[in-house]
Amino acid sequence: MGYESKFPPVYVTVDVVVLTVRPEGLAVLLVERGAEPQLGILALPGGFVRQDESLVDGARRELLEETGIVVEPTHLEQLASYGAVDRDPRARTVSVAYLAVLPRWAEPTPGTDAAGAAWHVVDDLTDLELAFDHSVILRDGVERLRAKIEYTPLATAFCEDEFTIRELRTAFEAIWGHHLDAGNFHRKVLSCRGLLHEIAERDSTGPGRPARRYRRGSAAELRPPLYRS
Amino acid sequence: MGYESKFPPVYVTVDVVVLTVRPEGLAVLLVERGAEPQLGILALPGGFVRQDESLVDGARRELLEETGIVVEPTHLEQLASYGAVDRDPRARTVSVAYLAVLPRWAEPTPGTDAAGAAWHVVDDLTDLELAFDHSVILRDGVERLRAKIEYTPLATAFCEDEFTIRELRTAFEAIWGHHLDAGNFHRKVLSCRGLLHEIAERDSTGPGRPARRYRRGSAAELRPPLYRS
DNA sequence: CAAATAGTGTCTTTCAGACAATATTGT
DNA sequence: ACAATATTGTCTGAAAGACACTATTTG
Repeated sequence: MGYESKFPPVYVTVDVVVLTVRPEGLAVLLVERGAEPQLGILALPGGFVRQDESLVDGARRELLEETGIVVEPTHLEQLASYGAVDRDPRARTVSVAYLAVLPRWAEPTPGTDAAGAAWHVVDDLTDLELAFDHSVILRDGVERLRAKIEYTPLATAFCEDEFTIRELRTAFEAIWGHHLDAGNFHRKVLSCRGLLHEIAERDSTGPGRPARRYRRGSAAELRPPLYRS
Repeated sequence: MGYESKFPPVYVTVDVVVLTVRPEGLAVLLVERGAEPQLGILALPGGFVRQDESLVDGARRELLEETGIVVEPTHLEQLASYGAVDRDPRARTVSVAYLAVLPRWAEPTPGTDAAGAAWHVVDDLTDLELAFDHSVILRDGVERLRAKIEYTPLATAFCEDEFTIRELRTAFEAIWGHHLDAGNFHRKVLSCRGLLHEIAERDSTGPGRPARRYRRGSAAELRPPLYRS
């Protein structure tokens, strides 16, 4: 139908906010830009979406190409789209951002279009450190995460397949940035039926009474919610 | 930088889910498509975004052009983006969907690219009735609305500038599709400080004790939430 | 045994929800 | 007075949060 004649094209990119929990706190996966503009500046992994792939497929592909990380079968959800007219000086682009959660310390391997893929503690980043409007996207992603673990099992995606309630609580504490009462947390997550499946083994590392281990259950929501307060 | 040579362009459209509350229930603003494909089929108002306008500006413009409706200063927020490879048979398009809320029965005036702009009760629509993937977008928009009025003042956007608590409750009931206890609702919304500002006038239409009238307050969230249950 | 961590009990306060009671208007 | 609607009161059960307590392991 010749859209080009009426409307100069708007390019579509995907960017991914990949988060994990490290001892130092909540961390995000960033790459150093390997091309102008903003060569060498930290940025979210991402790139142009292809004509024959869906948005989420493009997000997975760019993440794999730039960081060597495979996000399936863990959490990957759409975050929002960013389309300010001047957000990219090269051309008019609209970026569809995704939010991903990784359970373990996956070691990134820098790819072709980017160098220096590495984890960065979110609280240590300043707004000016990221390329384009990626600081805004990161902030939106972290806020989405903080809100969503209140009423969904999303926080379990930060844990391995088998985990203790302490490990799950550590994820909550890293994400919200404050301490939670161990006893109340324990009761709370166990009171939500279908959230956790107890397994036979126990965790006998370190001193103290060994903790029970659990797997993710089938519950789709955390009800009643667990408020940040 | 010649992106075209590497990546055939992906077109960006905006579509708007405009909702209001009518006596028959929650209603959405739909247009009849004025061009092939799917000529005459019901669709969400929307169209291609221009190079010199932001996404939200595009949403406002398309809404005005196709229905004559101005959505400001009421609620307009981004919903999600839809980019399945085959969602539009003409070309690869990504649609950024917006959710808008109107307080009054605004009469649409069909525009150039569309005919028969009109309100349709959401529950009366079947999945097959809408063009492209617009049924999915509509369902996502309604679900977002149903979830969000639980913990934000969004439902007040369905009321005029001045309204009674009954009018606000009627909006909740239409959106959730079930009855709410008048007394408990009354106490609940008044207990949230900053949600409602009482004004001097009263509502003396019809029989019964006249209700107090209120304006929207400055509260950004409804806390504690008002659950659908 | 002490130290450390896991898990449970208890109490207070808040609040949702059901439903009754009172208040204020028009007819 | 009566009907209709607004607003407030009361009671019960659930649950959040603070914090004390018990349980089970290692060293």
